[in-house]
Amino acid sequence: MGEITIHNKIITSASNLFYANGYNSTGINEIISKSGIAKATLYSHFKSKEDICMAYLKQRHDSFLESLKSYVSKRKKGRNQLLAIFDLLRDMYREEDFHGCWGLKTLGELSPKQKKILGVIQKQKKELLLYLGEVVGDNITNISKAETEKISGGIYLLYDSAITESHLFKNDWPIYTARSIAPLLFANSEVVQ
Amino acid sequence: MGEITIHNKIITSASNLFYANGYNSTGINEIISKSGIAKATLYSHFKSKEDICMAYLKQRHDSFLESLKSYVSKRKKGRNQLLAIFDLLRDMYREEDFHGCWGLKTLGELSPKQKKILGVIQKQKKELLLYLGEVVGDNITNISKAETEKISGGIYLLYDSAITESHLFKNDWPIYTARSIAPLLFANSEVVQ
DNA sequence: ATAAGAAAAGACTGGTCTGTCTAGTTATCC
DNA sequence: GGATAACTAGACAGACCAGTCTTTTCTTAT
Repeated sequence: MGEITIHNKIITSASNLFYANGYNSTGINEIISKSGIAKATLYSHFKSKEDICMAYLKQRHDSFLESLKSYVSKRKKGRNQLLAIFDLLRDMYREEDFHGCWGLKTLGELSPKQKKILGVIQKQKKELLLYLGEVVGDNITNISKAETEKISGGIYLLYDSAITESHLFKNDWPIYTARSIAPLLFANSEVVQ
Repeated sequence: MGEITIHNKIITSASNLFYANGYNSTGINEIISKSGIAKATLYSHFKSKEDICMAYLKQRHDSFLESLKSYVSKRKKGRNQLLAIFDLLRDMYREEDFHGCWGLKTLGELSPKQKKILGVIQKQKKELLLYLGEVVGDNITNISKAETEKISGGIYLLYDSAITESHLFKNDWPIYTARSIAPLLFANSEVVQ
């Protein structure tokens, strides 16, 4: 865990480049020069640029979801846990290398042929949606499946636009607006105290 | 107006290609072959690919805003006008060549250097936000500036995530969810009858 | 010490990219 | 009819692309 393997070095360098400059604009040569490795070494660890992209997406998503779970678990039950995702986003926005959502950024670059990468992004977003559903279930009592989906879907939509728009405008108003709107979703629900 | 000039042919071809396959994945040669023109002709109308991109964004945005204004004006005052943007989005989604938001799609491809295109996207999104503010002002009475901004900002965020997520999932649930959430924004306001 | 494996360095293939330039063709207007 | 402008076709430059391969160097385990 956390070892500095060549594998990790490649993913880290590629991740920074893809996230900052875009997938199509980043060349293999940039990745190897930033990793300080030879080209043949890279291709002995990954069979294609597409594979590196999927590893990049997975790494970002896994670490995001881990952070989110930690943010949720560190908060009091109820409203605070339901809004934890916006606290995380606010802190992500404050990082100097914030460039919005890695998944949606990559989605914009895909041509309809690149089904594999699309599948990865869809899977990750569904995973987030599912987790938000759990958080809603844990923090709101006596709630139907339809209501759960509406609330978690709403938080999801607000989060995804907040991350994209704060990046677009280079301003955090979308995060605060989204966070202030989210409670309307469960205003008439039995939020756990 | 609406003449079939070479200028328009270039924008139309480029627009379809950029929107479907992405900006970086679309080559000049593809654009000229789809336009049925020679390369020198293209470069006598546009000085660079970046310029074509900006014309593409402008054309999509202008036509979107025109449609939106028409959708709003054709609806009864009040709730229907406030939600008109989601009706438009639903109809856009049903078009066979729907690929989400042209602006956000392009945003994902930009490296931090491409300030000009970023500026165009920011300007367009601000224009949409401003127009939504007008619609809110026209349809809700006795409302403060802060409340107007919260409601129009909320509709804006819901619209932008709905367009992106419906494209990502190839499903219209985000549009209906966003539309069903939006009224919560003005539940306690004086909506014009 | 030696054998085996991993990695470095970078040449190379075959292709793509944007943008320029030259030539020849067509259309238009006086 | 002759001039002017707009267009076509495609060669070309110079750079970059992903991915393969060879050769040399280094590390490590027995």
